Amino acid sequence: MRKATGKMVSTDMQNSFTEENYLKIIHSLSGREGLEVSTNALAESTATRAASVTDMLRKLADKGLIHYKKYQGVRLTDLGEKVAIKVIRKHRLWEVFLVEKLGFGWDEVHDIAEELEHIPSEVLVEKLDAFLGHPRFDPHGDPIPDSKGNLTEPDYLILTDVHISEKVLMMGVLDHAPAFLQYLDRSNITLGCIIEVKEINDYDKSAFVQINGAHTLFISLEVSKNLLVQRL
Amino acid sequence: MRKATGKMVSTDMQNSFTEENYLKIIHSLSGREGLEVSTNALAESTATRAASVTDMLRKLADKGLIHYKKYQGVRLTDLGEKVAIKVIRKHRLWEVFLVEKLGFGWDEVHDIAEELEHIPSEVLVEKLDAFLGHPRFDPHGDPIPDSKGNLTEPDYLILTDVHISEKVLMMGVLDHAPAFLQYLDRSNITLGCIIEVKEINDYDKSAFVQINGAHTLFISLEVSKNLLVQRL
DNA sequence: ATATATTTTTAGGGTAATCTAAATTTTTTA
DNA sequence: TAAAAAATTTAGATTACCCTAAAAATATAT
Ligand SMILES: [Mn+2]
Ligand SMILES: [Mn+2]
Ligand SMILES: [Mn+2]
Ligand SMILES: [Mn+2]
Repeated sequence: MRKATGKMVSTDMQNSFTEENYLKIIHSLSGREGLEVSTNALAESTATRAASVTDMLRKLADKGLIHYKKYQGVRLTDLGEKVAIKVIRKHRLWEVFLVEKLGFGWDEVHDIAEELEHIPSEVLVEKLDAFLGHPRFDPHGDPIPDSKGNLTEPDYLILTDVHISEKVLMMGVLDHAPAFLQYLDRSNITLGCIIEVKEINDYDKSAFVQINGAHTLFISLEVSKNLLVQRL
Repeated sequence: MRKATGKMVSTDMQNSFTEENYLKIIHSLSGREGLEVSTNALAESTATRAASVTDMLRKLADKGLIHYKKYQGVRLTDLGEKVAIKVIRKHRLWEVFLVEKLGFGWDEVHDIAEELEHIPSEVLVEKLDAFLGHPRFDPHGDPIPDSKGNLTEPDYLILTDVHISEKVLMMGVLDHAPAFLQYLDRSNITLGCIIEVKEINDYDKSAFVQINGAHTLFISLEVSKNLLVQRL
């Protein structure tokens, strides 16, 4: 438990790695609608205990980064949102760098980007962005916020929403776990490939799909639920 | 003041940013001959107080990274040397990346590399090295250790050792301060340029030099002392 | 509408890295 | 070589982040 400290609200003070990770996680858990995020959800995502989360929430609130009323969950303030989006921008740009320039697989880059995202320097981010050719999406299909902090989530479908004989474009993944991404690699399911749903098993919702009009395979509901797609 | 803890010696445990910075500084201050480094010298270089240095030295000694006997100064162990060289390798490779790929000036990259050098991941370093074409020297002319940890310092001359009418190749700088590097930029003194010493003022050792057989300028002893060169 | 279960916060600590002030050791000077 | 100066270490705190256990608040179920 920590004491309260003075309030301060400033655009460009230093936030620690830990604070930045919290902000990013709050952003992600509160979703498009900016719902309240619970202490327990944060404890789970940060792999810490609820008591530690409470301490950190107090600190983030003192810094003006989150709205926090005891027992009521938290939301990002405008300032907190801005900081979170900056970190997300850095994370995704570094992932593009790692995959496009260094030749990493999309299953290998998350942990490294998790560190690189905290390197401070506005000019570094902007030069990296230019070097990469201002990419709009990261290797997992996630949108990259622009330099002004605009982040527009495209509204993709989930493969489970696609009907039989429809053809869709593979646009992204919901699960970023290496094991899942490696499974997709082995199945030749890559960003931009065309997926045609041939059959859906009524019993377990597993599906028979064709990739790029070529090879076919069965995928489980669990897989379908994690594929973001778009109608052609 | 901190308590002593158990000893452990292992090749690939995690060292903190702070520990890595200490090792790098000890390496640099102890020079080619591996001389003992004093507590005060470290306090100066790390911008901390001597008491803080003593605490850290104890920790580094416990981890088997330095040889430390109270009041006697410190030297790196073989393990500490290995870790220090890995950090130096990362620092210099990232500097090459920042200058060659992102278009930073050689005066702008030090602080950013100071952060990037602590990103863990052997494979990242090796892929970065390959992407950069296995550079041998960083933007300041400092040699980059190879992937096995071999670091060979070329034995350059300092411009003060060069006699009148000798022509030398500019190979590196001793001072890395942005102000000095910017001065060199303005004077068109770049890595690889040819410097011919035309005159040396006996009184203050300032010199009249010609760059690339073209323009001439006066440089102070302070500048000469910080230029590493090589006879043609 | 209670009683029970769940969630969240508070209390009290721990470690890493820092600090100031005071003690101790080594070096320098007279 | 003893006194003074300088360097170094120890003592005792502080801050950031994290922990367990206990208390308090909220949500759920009878
Ligand atoms: Mn992170
Ligand atoms: Mn991603
Ligand atoms: Mn550093
Ligand atoms: Mn350098």
